[in-house]
Amino acid sequence: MVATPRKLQEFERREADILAAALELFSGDNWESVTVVQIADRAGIGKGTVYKHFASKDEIYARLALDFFYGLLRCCHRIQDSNDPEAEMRSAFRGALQYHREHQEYSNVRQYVFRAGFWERLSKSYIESFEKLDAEFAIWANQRIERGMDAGVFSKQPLVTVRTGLDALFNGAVSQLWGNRCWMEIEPDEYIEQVVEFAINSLKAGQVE
Amino acid sequence: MVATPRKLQEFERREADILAAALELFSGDNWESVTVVQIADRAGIGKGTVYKHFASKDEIYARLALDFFYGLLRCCHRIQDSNDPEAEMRSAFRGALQYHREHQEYSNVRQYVFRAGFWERLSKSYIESFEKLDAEFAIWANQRIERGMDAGVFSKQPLVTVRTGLDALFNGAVSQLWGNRCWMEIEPDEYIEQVVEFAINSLKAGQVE
DNA sequence: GTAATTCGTGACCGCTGGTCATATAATGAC
DNA sequence: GTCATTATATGACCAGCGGTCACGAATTAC
Repeated sequence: MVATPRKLQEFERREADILAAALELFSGDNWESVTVVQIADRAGIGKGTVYKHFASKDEIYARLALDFFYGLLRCCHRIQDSNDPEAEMRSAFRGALQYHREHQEYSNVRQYVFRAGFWERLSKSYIESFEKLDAEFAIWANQRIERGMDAGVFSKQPLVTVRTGLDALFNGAVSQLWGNRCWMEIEPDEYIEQVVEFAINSLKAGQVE
Repeated sequence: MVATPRKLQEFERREADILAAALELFSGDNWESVTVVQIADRAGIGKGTVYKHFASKDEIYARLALDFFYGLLRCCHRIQDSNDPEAEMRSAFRGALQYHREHQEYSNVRQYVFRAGFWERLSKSYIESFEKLDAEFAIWANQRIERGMDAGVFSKQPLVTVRTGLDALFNGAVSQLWGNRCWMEIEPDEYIEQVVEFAINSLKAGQVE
């Protein structure tokens, strides 16, 4: 028998309920000890039902992370093209960091999926989704950097140096923004500006002003 | 009754055995599912004995991480003072990254202790140890940067900008070097050079050569 | 030699993520 | 409207986890 719209609709609604419940619990204080039963209870369904939608607890995390990163990509694509590559880069870097700041509820999800061992356990289809995401982001980033170099605004450097550095800087900054070891006595907005400044400095290094 | 040297010696030897066993297991493939029983077995002792030395499994991780970071600090202090702040900074940044590369067996330990929630569970004395470590490292780093600025080799910038950026860059680079999502098609040694280059570029930005 | 004391031990506990036989309810042929 | 069919929800159940603790072996003190 083919699933009817009625049933399908309810099924999908449940999935959304599970994801919403999981995100709420994962963003709480004791997210490390969130159990499948808690997620099921909050979604108003039985524990077994969760496993009709996700093969494991990890897959719930993976799904939430995917949603988050696709949101980030959309956020990046929203940056307008202009004739000022530096301002564009500033805006993109700042925007991406702000996106993370505004969606702190995904902080623990991101940390969880970046743990070593997570990808080994993940099913192939999810891994492919993440790889596709990486590729799309790489295209977008490379274009921006190359345009800036061609315009003479950024110093000519091997693309790999710049991408490597920007990537490390960005990830480190996100960890700091979200990390629980916030030894830095600085406001998030101010922190983001500092990091953007640092990034642009490195992109322009060697240029005589 | 006071513990005799004989007993104390054996006790300490056991502690070393536990740490060595734990590090071996944590650096393996399925480190996420390492159990206390496995650690005890490999150390050749009973499970209960582990808890005579460490209040929890987390404390074993914390102890290993402390050892690792103190090694890093010693590694930094070994850098010779010279009249060339840029070469000094290059050497320090490169050395610290190489130290991580050479001690990949601590990769999972570092990832584990940087998880949100880890510090909340950790006992006060361990937290103090980590804070002391942070402070010592900050002193060392600030001195190097300020010396470079005073000598006119690095451009004058607020110390917070530089520290912020360098810190984020460094942590991001370590994650990349150790991360399991190694999408970057680049050799570690080459990667380190690129990151060092990126860091120095940002430190010198604005300087006319 | 023997009593006192320390320390290692593994059976045990509460709880977890994940499974599966069963109960339930929506569906469509008549 | 009725009822056989079938997709779906469920929670008792399982193996295994981190952590505890009463007990016994081994060492010390005298």
